[in-house]
Amino acid sequence: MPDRPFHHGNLRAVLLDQAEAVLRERGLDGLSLRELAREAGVSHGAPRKHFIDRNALLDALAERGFVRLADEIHQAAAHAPDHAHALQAAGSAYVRFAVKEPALLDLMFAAKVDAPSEAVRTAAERLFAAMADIMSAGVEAGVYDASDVDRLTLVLSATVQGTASLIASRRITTSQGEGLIKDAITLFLAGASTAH
Amino acid sequence: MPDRPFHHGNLRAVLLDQAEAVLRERGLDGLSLRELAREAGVSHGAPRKHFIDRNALLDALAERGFVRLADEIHQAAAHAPDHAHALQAAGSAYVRFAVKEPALLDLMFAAKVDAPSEAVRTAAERLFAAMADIMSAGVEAGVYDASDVDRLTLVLSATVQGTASLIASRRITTSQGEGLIKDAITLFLAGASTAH
DNA sequence: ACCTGAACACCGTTCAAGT
DNA sequence: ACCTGAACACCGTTCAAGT
Repeated sequence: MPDRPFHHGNLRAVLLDQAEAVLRERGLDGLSLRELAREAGVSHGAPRKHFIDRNALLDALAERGFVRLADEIHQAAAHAPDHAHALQAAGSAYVRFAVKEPALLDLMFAAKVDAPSEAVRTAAERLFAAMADIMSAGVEAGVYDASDVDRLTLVLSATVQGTASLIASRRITTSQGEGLIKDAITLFLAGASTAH
Repeated sequence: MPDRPFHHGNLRAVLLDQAEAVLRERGLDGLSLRELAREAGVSHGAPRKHFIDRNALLDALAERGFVRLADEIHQAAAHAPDHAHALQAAGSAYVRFAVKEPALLDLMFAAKVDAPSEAVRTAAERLFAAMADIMSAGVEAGVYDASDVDRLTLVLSATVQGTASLIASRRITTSQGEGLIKDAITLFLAGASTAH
């Protein structure tokens, strides 16, 4: 097989992986389609077959980000001995994501002018569903009233996202963020549990 | 006086006002220094005397955003009859800001590669101080222990910022956001007050 | 002290043409 | 079906020159 086949075959995935790395190292401003193409060894017009424009690439990045974060939260909560620990583990996982991928998180919650695409919306719902699953387990464990769980899930989601946003934007340090998420979830449990 | 004096005299303020409007109507991607210069009736090199580069303009916008949001929160809380209402009013003001200025809020909490500038940091602290003032009043009213207030202020800040982030990114609707902030603050009070 | 205007290097996007 | 490469319009940034 030739060194550089006409059909790259893998271009879409390569572009996304490289874009994620650039995002991590140089932020959104450092992300250029032409540079990604150069580094992938294709012409600057080639990405167009996979991403109609720069925004479509960014959407795909956000989408992957949501799926990954949802998975990490799911994993973190799965190994916890009880609901309180599951919440803390989920919060910690969210914070870790913000620390490691601030620019990606920023992209996932970017204020776009247009309505979010279907694909991004679906991926974002997966993150919300991961939080909802943990909360449902809390209901089954008798921690919350079933009638409160939807609103409580939203409050929890806002709290963790706010903590992550403060970290990603460097308004607080990583270490402050770790303390904050712990306090926030402890307080959430204190306020939300039926048993107080 | 001539129609277009050599010294614009007002260029910095004009650029900032126009930039804020563009941000509101067309988002960050629609914001170009050259276009701002054109609309201000100056050459494309003129803004450089006031903003060394595009990022300096964005920093100035974020700075003004923080000052304005801090003021609006301060005002909102000032007219409340008690601490609980002050918290709710502050939360509502934050949500209103996110609804009216999603792109500006996004800019204020953007994940930049470089550390935030001194000016932006100071302005951001003003927002945090506005929240801290409200919480201090709660301590004086006997709602919280004085030893908890710093950590509680951080939790509150994260909660409102998370709600605002979900709204600005269109992950939830404005109406969901209004319900959420009410629930979140009610739950915050339930979990944080010493009297439960 | 502030603004002009040419120059430079770099983009995103489009599209006819190639394989 | 996928990629090339020229073309276009637009940037941000720099800087000598003007007032």
